[in-house]
Amino acid sequence: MSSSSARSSTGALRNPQTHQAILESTIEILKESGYCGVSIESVARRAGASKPTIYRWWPNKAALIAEVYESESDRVRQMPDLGSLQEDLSFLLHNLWGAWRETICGEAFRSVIAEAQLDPIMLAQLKDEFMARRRDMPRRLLQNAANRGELAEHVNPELLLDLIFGFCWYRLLTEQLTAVQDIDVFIDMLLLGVTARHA
Amino acid sequence: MSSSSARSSTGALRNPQTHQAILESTIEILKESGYCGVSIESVARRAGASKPTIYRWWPNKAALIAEVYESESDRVRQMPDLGSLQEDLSFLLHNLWGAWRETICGEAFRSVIAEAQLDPIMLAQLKDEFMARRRDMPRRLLQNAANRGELAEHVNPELLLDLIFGFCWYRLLTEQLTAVQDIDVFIDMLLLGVTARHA
Amino acid sequence: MSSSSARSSTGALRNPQTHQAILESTIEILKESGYCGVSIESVARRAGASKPTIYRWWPNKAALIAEVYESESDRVRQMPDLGSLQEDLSFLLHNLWGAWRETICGEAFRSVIAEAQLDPIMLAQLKDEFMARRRDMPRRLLQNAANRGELAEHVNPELLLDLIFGFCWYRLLTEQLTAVQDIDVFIDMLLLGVTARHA
Amino acid sequence: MSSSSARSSTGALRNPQTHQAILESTIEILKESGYCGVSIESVARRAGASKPTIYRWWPNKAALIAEVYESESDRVRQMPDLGSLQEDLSFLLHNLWGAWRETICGEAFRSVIAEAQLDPIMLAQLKDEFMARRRDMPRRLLQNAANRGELAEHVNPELLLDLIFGFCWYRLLTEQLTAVQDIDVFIDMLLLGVTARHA
DNA sequence: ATATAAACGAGACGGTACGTCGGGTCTTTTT
DNA sequence: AAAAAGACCCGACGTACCGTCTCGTTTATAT
Repeated sequence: MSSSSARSSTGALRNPQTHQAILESTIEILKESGYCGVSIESVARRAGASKPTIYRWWPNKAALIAEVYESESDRVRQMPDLGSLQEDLSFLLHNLWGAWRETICGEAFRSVIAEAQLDPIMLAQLKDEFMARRRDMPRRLLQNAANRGELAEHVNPELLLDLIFGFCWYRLLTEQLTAVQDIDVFIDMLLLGVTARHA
Repeated sequence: MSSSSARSSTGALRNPQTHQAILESTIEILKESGYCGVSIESVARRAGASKPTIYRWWPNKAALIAEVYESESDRVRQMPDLGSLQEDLSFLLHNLWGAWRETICGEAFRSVIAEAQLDPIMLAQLKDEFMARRRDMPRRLLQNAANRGELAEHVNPELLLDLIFGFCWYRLLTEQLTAVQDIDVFIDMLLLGVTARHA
Repeated sequence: MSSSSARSSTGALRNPQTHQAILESTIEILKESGYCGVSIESVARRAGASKPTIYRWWPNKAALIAEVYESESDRVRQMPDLGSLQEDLSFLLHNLWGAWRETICGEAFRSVIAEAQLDPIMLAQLKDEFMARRRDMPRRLLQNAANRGELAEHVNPELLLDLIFGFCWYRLLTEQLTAVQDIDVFIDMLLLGVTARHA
Repeated sequence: MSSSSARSSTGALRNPQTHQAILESTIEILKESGYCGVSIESVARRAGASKPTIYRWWPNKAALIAEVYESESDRVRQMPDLGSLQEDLSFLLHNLWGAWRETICGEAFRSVIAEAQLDPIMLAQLKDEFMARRRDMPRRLLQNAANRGELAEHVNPELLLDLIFGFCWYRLLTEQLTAVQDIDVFIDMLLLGVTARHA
């Protein structure tokens, strides 16, 4: 995925066109037929590549789709800093849901989650690499809020991240990302709590 | 079809032992090898049944696993009524996580979710049948709380259910159901909100 | 290969059309492209069969080709009885060479021999089944000659069979089956010996 | 295979160590795993050479194995002259079978024959180069016998060579080279004929 | 000395085929 | 009529080699 700067030895270089063609074919198939249309064979066929070439660079289907996610998810990486947790979270989730809906990232992420249910090793990768990286930015966002004194004492930031991601995953996995107005209601409930306060 | 309503023919009835053997084999395989070990072939092999027999009664693997879930999830169906939303939710989630951890239900549910990512029809079943049924009881629980005046005005109950299920799904799908102490921290955050209140 | 008279159990019968199509496709490919064009894939492709179906009935390529040989080699099975070893041998070899040249049997047999050089198990099958069966008839021919008192005392019949088959194999494997006049010169040398006798 | 004496242009010379390492690796693999273990890849791997280097010097696997045969078959080249065809043939065949059994030559020759069944070009090489060279010495042996008046008039020397080689090939290809006592029985049958003579 | 050219390792690559697994559907026999 | 047993086509799996190509290094002439 990332190329090391120093070549360890001689030999032909990886063909970037093939690399690109494989990624693009995966995206096209995901768009046309969804995850269940993606097989190493179908990707190879469409990319004009050979199966061994794909297996040389990606250990399995999940790794291929994960790289597709990485390559298409630039938009989700920018960290908002709008002055309040409420605004930051709102920006973040609108942005994330939008990317999931409008690019192939949503389909790709669903695939990665599904695949991780089949194989413990992929689940470990999902948790320890994929999600670990993706929790960083929201975590800093919570940290900023904490620094501003916005967070209550009983808040456990990691648990709060689970809560936020859980809601998003649930909507992604049940194909309910279009009701964007729910985002702000969700944030209200989250920030204010669901219990009535009788002054 | 063309014959009268009274059974006149000598045909064999559905063999309940076969039915049971298929469910039990599915459970055993789920326990031993997890979801990826479950295939119609492997179930048929272990149950001593034939593939067509399985296909006659279950349209696909997900339906088979869903029935396994139903048959093993009695424990999760009891509705608590402990007098407060906090206590009811705590009981509910401890109970649910326990069942997911200690019976095959957790594995089965993960499978159903994963399978639903492959096929839109199964996703529809998951949402409209499986989840619809499972949201009923928690919904009544929220209703009770509302009747007691416990819920804030800005609360959207369906969204709140999504939030609760989202958190549970996230923990299930990332195999983090053992940290049961998180349940009550989660409920605290949920009920009180995460925003600091400066009296 | 041979159908047993009594069915052992229930279930669909083997589809004779598929069986036939596979054999015929093998023959066609052998004719068009020779042994190196025959692969399980190419046979399956042309026969409109699936690879698993072929593997269900034949353990490997050699077994498939061996059955082709069996099914096409009726002509070689008739045992001559013309009254003298010289005439019987002449008939036998002309017949054999003709079948090898004019049907697909020659190509098939070459393939079986080549394949047996790759795998000890196939070599054992070639010796213990394939050749064992094919040596029977010539052996009886020698027996007849012996009964007529035609054979010298120092003759070892099995060794003599090796000698005859060796000559034929050599010509087959080096594609020299057209010089049929050599057959009778060979038989003369065999019967009379190559040593000059000075009266 | 042979290096021309005059260099045509500049450039590094062929590395004799690499050449040797390739041959030796081929021999080792032939010994350990037989012909089916020999692939250009496996030879390159073991020799620490690259595939293009092998392809630069040998057009195909058969040529490589044929060179192995040449390099290991010195022993079979000496021509006996013991005064009688019977003794000469006996020496020749004992020597040949011994070399085939005790060195890698037998395995190598089987491989060359098998390979020639796959490709007409290799078959032509086998006949026109490989075998042509190997028939020379036995042919002179027969010539000597003829000069001594040992051969009957009806003998066709080339056919007689086919007969002798055929017997040896048959035994080689069916792994029956250990019964060396058969050699002299074979020669007796060959010289005296198999027909009984009633004085 | 310095181009020039070949040999060579390393290895990427498109292919073809391997032998296997599982998905669904169909036919045949048994109960 | 239902069940059981298999045969069957289909598609995909992950791997092994094939033979060709590019790349960068080394080594031996030829200027």
